[in-house]
Amino acid sequence: MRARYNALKGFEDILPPSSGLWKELEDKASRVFLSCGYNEIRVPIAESTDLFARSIGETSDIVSKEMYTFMDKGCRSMTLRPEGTAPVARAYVEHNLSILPPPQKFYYAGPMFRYERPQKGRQRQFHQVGVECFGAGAPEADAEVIYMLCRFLEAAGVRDFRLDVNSIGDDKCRPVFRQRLVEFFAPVKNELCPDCQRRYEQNPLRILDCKVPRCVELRANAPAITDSLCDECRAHYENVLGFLDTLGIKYNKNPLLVRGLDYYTRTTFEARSSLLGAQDAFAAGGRYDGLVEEFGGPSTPAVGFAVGMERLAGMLEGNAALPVMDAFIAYIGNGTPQRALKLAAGLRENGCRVELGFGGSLKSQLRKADKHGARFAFIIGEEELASGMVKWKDLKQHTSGETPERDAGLLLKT
RNA sequence: GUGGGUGUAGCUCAACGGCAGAGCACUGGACUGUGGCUCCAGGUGUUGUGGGUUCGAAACCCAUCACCCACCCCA
Repeated sequence: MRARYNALKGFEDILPPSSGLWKELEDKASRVFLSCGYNEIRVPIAESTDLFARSIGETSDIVSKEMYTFMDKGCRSMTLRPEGTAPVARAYVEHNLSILPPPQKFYYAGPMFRYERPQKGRQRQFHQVGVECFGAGAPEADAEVIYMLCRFLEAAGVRDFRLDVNSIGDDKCRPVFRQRLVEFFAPVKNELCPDCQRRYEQNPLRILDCKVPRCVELRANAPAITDSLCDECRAHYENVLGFLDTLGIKYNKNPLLVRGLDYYTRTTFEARSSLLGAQDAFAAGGRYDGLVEEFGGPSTPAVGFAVGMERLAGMLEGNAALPVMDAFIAYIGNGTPQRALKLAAGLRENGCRVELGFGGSLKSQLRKADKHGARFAFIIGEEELASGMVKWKDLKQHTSGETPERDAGLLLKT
């Protein structure tokens, strides 16, 4: 049998038991975020193309080649969101949330879209949960956001990861650093890989995270951005690091960590794991103090992060399991389906997970009961129909007996 | 967009150019109304698709599609 249709390239179904793991992760995320004063925001999955082009950066790969952009019937150019920060910032400005007492803190979860070649840990439709905090410029806010990420990862059961932190400065000091980098690489420009020669022109900071061995050698003595920070940015960075120490959060200072989105300022951070493939960063974020203003709002500092759900779930796949049923009802004979349905309804309304046999021999139904991991199996046949009793089997303790049907629920409480 | 790899049963994978198979899973039975363990039986296949070479192709060649991995970039 050949399926007539397949999911689109890079778009995938999330089936049980994996979907159960996802649900659990999303629940844990919202619990942690709510505890820190973040409330859920739901924003559209499409925005005007311009919103992303302006915020992420016209020259970034995301904008220049990875966006799902199309014209609607009114000839408006719209784009399926490639990330969550820009839409949330847009909503913040559009609804004048800056008049509310700062900070305003939001979390979101949902699909993002980038037109890329799929590979391990990368789909065209992928999912993120993220947080955005507006109106807090203090380094405590950076620390709180990183703390939340760590709390969430801990709750999710992620152990094997590494947290990199860096500061990429602001409008004042980053251009200075950029110039220093250009000067540093100028003499060896021709030895850089072709990609880095392009980066040299477009975004020299990206040379810092090239993987080509020769480029790694060439940058060995390159200036570090953290040595070029202005006084304000340096103080901010040192405070953030100090607060992370206070919170007992372990991190690596990584001066090579540069992020691909134009709107980042000062703090950037990234969590990666060796459990993943080449795309090993499963969460990342940073400060973006200029974005709200860019969207026409008042100058508003902001900081946030996003977690890639596919990558996170990929690290935890072993934890995915179907939930175990509390009881299984096997029935056979005329008139027994009605009795089974009623018994199931009663138990379910008491909060039990109950599965029905749905026909077949008694043996096959009990086999199913076992496969569902049910502790109890109830058996209703024509004898029980006449007597008003149900037979029960404790499938774990290998005991069995008979009980009036209305007392079946009591067994499950033991 | 670039490079490499793989397409055979629901899943994991075998089969030198010579009858398409195994394990797991599934269903039934042994035990006619009682799970797990054991044994027996069942069988789903246009070998991704289209062409070519050949007496003969799952295998070789070409094309195409899909998926995987990696690069670029990113979560």
